[in-house]
Amino acid sequence: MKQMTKAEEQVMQILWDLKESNVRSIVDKFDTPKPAYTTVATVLKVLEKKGFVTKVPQGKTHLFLPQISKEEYSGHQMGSLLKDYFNGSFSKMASFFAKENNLSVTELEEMIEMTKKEINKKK
Amino acid sequence: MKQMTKAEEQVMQILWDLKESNVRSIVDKFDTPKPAYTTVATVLKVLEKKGFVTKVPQGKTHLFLPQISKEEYSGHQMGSLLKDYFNGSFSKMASFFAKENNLSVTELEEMIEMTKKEINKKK
DNA sequence: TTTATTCTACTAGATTTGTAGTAGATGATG
DNA sequence: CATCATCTACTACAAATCTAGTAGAATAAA
Repeated sequence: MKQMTKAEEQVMQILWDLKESNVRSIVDKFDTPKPAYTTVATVLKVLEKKGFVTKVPQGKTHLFLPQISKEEYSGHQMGSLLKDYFNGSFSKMASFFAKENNLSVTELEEMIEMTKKEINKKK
Repeated sequence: MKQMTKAEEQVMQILWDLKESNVRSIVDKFDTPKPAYTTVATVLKVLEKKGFVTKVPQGKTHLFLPQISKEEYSGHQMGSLLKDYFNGSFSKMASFFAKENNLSVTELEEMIEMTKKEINKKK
């Protein structure tokens, strides 16, 4: 799958947040210094060419819609990270994370409880 | 921290693997079609400018050394992924992973056992 | 020591990324 | 209607990325 660049990802994050949007509202969501309207429009055009968004006419303007969900994209991102840095092993990644954050087994267990709840919630 | 591009990351993965290397051996590690010797040399120069590798003279050639460990870099990568896509919550990421891979709670528990072992091993 | 090999430094060109300006269309306001 | 605001499409241009060629130095082989 094509990658998003940093600039594209920023715009995309805002669009995911808004669910759908025209150019103007995306610009408004940026912290100052806000990029130029045309800058955001250009980035959206690239995202469109890459297949990450579509637009539909809406009155005098266009409404942009994500063509890929944040979940799907993050899944891919996580997949590459896993593959390239943890031999595809999630437990390697988890233990790395635990070590990195100085988590004890107890803390890990607590986190795991939360995770189980999340899983059940989502089922 | 500066990001590596895809090409840079590929070279870096090989260098991490070899611990240290001259240009030639890195080229050799590539699957065919292997990139040109000069291509790899150019990428290494960029990595050097970005501070990810250093080189020391070695006979008629140079030996390149990683200046950042794979662990450190993957920690950063994981950090951005976590921040940008999982609200900084590792358990969100874990449950996402579990769901994505259709893991049951039992399977998750098995994985967790492995993780605990890893943690103890590393202490 | 001539010749072939191999390496580095430098250069280069095509493509992508990042950022934005301008022109012209369309719609809103007085 | 005349003017103002806003939007899209098109263009632009610098910087980064990706890939590799060439020249000349250093070394090895014959």
